[in-house]
Amino acid sequence: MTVSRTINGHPYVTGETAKKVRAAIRRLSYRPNHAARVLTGQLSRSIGLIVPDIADTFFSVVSHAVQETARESGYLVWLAASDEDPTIEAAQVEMMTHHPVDGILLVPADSRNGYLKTLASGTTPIVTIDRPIEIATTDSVGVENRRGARLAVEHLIQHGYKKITCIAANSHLLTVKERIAGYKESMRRAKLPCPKELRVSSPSAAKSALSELFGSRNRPDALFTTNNSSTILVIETLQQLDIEMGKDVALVGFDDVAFFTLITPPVTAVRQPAAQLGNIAARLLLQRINGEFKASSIRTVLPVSLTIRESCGCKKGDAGTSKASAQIALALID
Amino acid sequence: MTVSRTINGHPYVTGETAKKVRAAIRRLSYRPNHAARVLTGQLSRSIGLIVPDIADTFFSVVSHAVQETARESGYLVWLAASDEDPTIEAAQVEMMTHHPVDGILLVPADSRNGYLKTLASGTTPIVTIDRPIEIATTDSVGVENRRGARLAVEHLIQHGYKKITCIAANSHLLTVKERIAGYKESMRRAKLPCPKELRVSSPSAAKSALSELFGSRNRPDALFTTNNSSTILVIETLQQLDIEMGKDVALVGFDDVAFFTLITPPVTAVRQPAAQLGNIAARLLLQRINGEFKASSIRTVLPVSLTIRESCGCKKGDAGTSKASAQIALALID
DNA sequence: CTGAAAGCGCTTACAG
DNA sequence: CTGAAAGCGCTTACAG
Repeated sequence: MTVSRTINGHPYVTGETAKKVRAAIRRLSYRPNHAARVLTGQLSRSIGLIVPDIADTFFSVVSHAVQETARESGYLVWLAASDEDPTIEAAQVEMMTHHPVDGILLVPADSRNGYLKTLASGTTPIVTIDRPIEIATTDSVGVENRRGARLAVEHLIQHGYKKITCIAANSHLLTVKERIAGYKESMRRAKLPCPKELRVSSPSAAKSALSELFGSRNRPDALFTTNNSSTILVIETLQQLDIEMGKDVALVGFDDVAFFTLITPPVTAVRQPAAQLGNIAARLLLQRINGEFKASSIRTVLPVSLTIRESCGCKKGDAGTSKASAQIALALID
Repeated sequence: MTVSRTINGHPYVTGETAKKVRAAIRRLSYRPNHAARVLTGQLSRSIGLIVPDIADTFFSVVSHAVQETARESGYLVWLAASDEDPTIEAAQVEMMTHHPVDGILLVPADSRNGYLKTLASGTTPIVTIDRPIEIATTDSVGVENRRGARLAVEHLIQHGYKKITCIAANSHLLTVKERIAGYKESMRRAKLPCPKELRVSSPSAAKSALSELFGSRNRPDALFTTNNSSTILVIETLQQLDIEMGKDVALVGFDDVAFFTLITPPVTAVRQPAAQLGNIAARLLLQRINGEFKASSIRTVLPVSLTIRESCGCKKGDAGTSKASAQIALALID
């Protein structure tokens, strides 16, 4: 039919004919069958998004942003959660790939898992969010992990704290490792003793680890937690152990969460631009899909900033936000 | 090909042939083209989920649960956010419908919007979550709004509070209206004065409304907030106005949020089974898709419970959770 | 039990 | 500028 041409804005259609066609379309409330279109090799106008946990404060914000910019381009998004399990993740990728999707946005559960190699060398465009793939090269969007950690730790050092312990959950993640590295770097520069990071996984593990730590003679005067879940876990545990945050021990966390303002004392944290991360990653993927880039891999690193509240020892009104320089490192890698 | 038959487990295939086919499938790592399947009238094995805001603590938990039970059945889910805008919602529904999806899970932005009538009478199965459609009948899964509100308000009354104000955001929503009705019912039964609910929309509106309320001679001694966003907004505002929650004024909220334990004092709230809501709704939709129900509309109402912490005036250890009776009202409506 | 044919609803060259 | 033909990759009857 000429219908196809009209719908797809083909140049060779008389205004007259086009008008008739459009009228008929309206009258019959005709909608093109998407599946048929895809079958002829058209784009599916859909992308996949796989995150570890949709209910996580950070990833839910990222997901919302991704959905928003996809919608603006007329794209629909498949959302899946891996529960930090590479097997589930791979299965979801497989399903999406064959549904099919035009591209996938991925927060890998394990950035060294073998299946990622196959994925990255496949034909479906991939953009990683937050955690880059370590064993292959793809487009990626992340944040300044190391610099954020240094921002946090150096702020604690300026307060005069000398026994700063680093606490980590999911310490196998590259992002967390980089934050730990940033912590170490700052401690060494300040010539401060740099104990190994404390790993907490479950609430019960956290409770025994922290109660031991605070019972020892190396009791810390400040804590740096490396992601939102470890920050929340530590705050919870400190309450249970009757250790008063901001008074008995200072705390700065990596990843700022909306409700940190509601806690007593309000929590100082490194702010990541979560929504922006989602927006930029989605836009990048869409551009890839449309073949707008020739360059092989684009690695985008977004700046972070320290949001100073009171858990670090500052008092209300002491300072505002120490906005980190808004430099965006955008490097092309071959 | 015989391939199709083998894959779809058709009875008439020799074990011999089937084995060969499967070997070939493995060797070529063949995957059936989903679009082609759909084109021949098969199910798409996908459902849509539209919520107002993916980043909301309540909806993100619901979304995670939906995704999980869909995955267990080999289904993929489209996730979209309406931003509480019926126009966006209708557009997303339209896209999903034609993609196509086998069914849609919906939290309507406006449960009286005209387009819902068309939707409900269409061929795509619909299950609403949390907010039933008011102008048409579909399957729905929700919670005991009125009873939850009474649980909250009666607890405050037992504490001896007499001037209890109800605070609402999004008061056009049926769920919120029912909670307000529950509040009124409890107040009337206790022969307490029952002021009109206070509506808060933005932080600034909340600030002026609350500062006026607490400056008046009808200053309340307790507050009942009708959803998580109004609870959070009120807590924030009270802090700004230097009104101490739990001391200057008691507070019980509808919808419990994980971080309420971290606030000082910890917040007492009506707990909704968010994850269960998502699981049950997804399962119901999948059953509908598979034609497992003949009955016209299934309305599921899940029980809520009061999680008692300290913002209501209780002290640590005063009481545990007053589990509401676990009765599930499951009614068939014609 | 297995193959050949027709068709799902579109799009992409190819003729007029 | 517009129509007829062929094909995308599957599945569903229909013959063998």
